[in-house]
Amino acid sequence: MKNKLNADIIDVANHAGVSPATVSRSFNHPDKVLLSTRKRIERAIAQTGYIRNRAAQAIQGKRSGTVGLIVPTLDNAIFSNLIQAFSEEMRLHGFTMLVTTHGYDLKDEYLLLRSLLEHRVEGVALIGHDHSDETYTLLERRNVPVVSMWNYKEDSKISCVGGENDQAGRAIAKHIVDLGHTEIAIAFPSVKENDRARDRKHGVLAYLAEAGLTVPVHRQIETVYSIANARNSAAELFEMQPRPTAVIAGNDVIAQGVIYAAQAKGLDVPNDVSVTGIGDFSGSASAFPSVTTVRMRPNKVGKIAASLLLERINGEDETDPSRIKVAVEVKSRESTKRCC
Amino acid sequence: MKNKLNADIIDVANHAGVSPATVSRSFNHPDKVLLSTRKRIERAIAQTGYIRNRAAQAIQGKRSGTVGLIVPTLDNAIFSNLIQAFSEEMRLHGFTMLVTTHGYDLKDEYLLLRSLLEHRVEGVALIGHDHSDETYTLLERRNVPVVSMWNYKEDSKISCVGGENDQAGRAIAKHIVDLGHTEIAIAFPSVKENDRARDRKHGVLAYLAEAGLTVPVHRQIETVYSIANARNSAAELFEMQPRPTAVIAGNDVIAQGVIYAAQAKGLDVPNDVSVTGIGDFSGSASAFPSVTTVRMRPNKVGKIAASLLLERINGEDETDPSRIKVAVEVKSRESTKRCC
DNA sequence: AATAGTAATGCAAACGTTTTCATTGATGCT
DNA sequence: AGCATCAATGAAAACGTTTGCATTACTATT
Repeated sequence: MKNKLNADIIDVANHAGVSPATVSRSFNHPDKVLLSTRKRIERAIAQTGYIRNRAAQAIQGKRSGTVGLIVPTLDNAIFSNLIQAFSEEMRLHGFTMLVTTHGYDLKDEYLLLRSLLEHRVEGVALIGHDHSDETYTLLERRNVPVVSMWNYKEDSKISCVGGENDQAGRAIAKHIVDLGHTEIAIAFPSVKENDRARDRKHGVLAYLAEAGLTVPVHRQIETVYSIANARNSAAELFEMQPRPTAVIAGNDVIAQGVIYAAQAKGLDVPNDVSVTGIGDFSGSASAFPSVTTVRMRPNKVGKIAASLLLERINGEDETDPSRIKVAVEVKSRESTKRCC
Repeated sequence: MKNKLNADIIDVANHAGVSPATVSRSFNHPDKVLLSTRKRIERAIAQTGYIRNRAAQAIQGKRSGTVGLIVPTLDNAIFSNLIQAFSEEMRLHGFTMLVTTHGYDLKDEYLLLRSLLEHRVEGVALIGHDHSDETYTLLERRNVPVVSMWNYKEDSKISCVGGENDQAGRAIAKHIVDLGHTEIAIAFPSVKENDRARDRKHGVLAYLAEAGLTVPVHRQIETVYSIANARNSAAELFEMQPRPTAVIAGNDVIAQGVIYAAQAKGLDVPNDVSVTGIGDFSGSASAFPSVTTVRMRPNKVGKIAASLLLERINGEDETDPSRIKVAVEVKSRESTKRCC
């Protein structure tokens, strides 16, 4: 009896006294194999230390057992909740996740997509709707199941799950206006190649404009997605005269940075200045002061996105994109207060 | 000319007027193919929209182009920095990363490892040294390149990269003792199946004991890795009499929760109570107050771990584990102050 | 000019599965 | 008893690459 390093399906078959076909079936269609045979096969697997080869399986055309996930970054709280939820749901259904990050570079995103397709992922999840033409073309050409997370868009080319970021922006702006603030500043990331931030920012400014408030350019600061950067960039806001009484941040991470910047200047949040985020990431509710934000339900989005993708993967070539809107809602917390 | 949905290497070969072997070589050993031929092949690839099939490649025995990463969770800042760094380095070398989480359940970890091996990952990265016997056995049996991140261990069975968590614990304890604190509490996660937390806690308590200080059990609280949980659990600490003047937390996330808990009780950090973390995650330096912690250099660890793993993957069956110690260092910041 | 060496390419046999089709034996129906 | 049906299994042909070996056409050496 040969003792190869790594047993293959034939070794298992020999051990169990059946054909390789039967072993294969016992994995993929267990109902088609006699219980007693299955037991023998399982014993043979244990004895030989066999681990099935998904690559060999994938080559048959279908079923690689993997899905791809492309996100801008893993490096902060922004996507953690989302990814964790997505990943758990996928795993429940036997899929393993290939994860890649492009650092907000859409050229890179395209390359990553290609690389995922080389691995024959059965589906792909992306963030938002800003993708290069090549990306969209490739997705369509290969007809690969795909879902976009984190931003709902009525006329999206691909299926999507998320809140309406424009609405989120309007909602938080309304909250601030309703509290009587008029000296308002905003702190957003670059909106280039980032539809979520763009929609939010647009929503905020549009609502404010409708309320008769304009935000002068020097009160619109741009920052990067990190507490450190946000804190640095926000510092200047609190030296302006008149000092803004409210700062609307593009997301909770930036909001946290803004809060720290204010505190470092000896200002009290919310008594001297109100600060809001968007997203409601884990942590925002427990911070002190807890931060007023817009709940975007990352866990729900991740889980639904996974289900949707699974449907596409298993489903009968539905051709139209599904779009699922997750309601957004302002969570009023300690970081905001009626003005003046 | 047949127009299959997805071109294969044969279609490309036909288009380019060469054999499939040559196309394959142009991918894997470009130096063995005439430049002009390569150009023709590239054109054919573009025309056919060919995307090579890694599964078919992987089946040849070597080179799946993937590595596996198994972490407890993606859901908070703990591992984000580490993973991002690891992932970037891997990508630079053409690898795609399969990511899985086990939620601190080592039985689950074993299953995940099996699943990664089914996908024939070329290497595996794990966190720490607490793994089930089955996990260790399987790794050895398959002889798969593996690296453990985040905790240095002199006699580890597998290669590892990380700081000495025991030292980290001692160092931060020394910092607190040197500041004159004697009423000390600690807030750690469960140390079950978690050698990093266990080593840190041990280091802290050992140093304190050597300094003649014992921490009564009611001042040792256990919490979960999240700001919300830490904040909740820590609240009780600030109702004790005498109130602790310093709280040593098991990591920066917990430290942040403790700080919020203190602030919510109207206490000032660091004037009423000093709080320390361990890890120096991104954000800890920019918080307000910035948090005193032990720098564990997650970025460095992730990057080195990736390099080490790549070496193993490409290397000549070195048999002994490599162990790389990353120096730990107390970063004294605003959250700690001389006592009383 | 004959020969050895070399670079570029093709041929065909793997790689480890899955799946279609065929075979066998058992069961139920008339 | 004869026949149709069905469940369980096996045989063999795929799946899309890679690679060792063979072939060809050059180049350099004598």
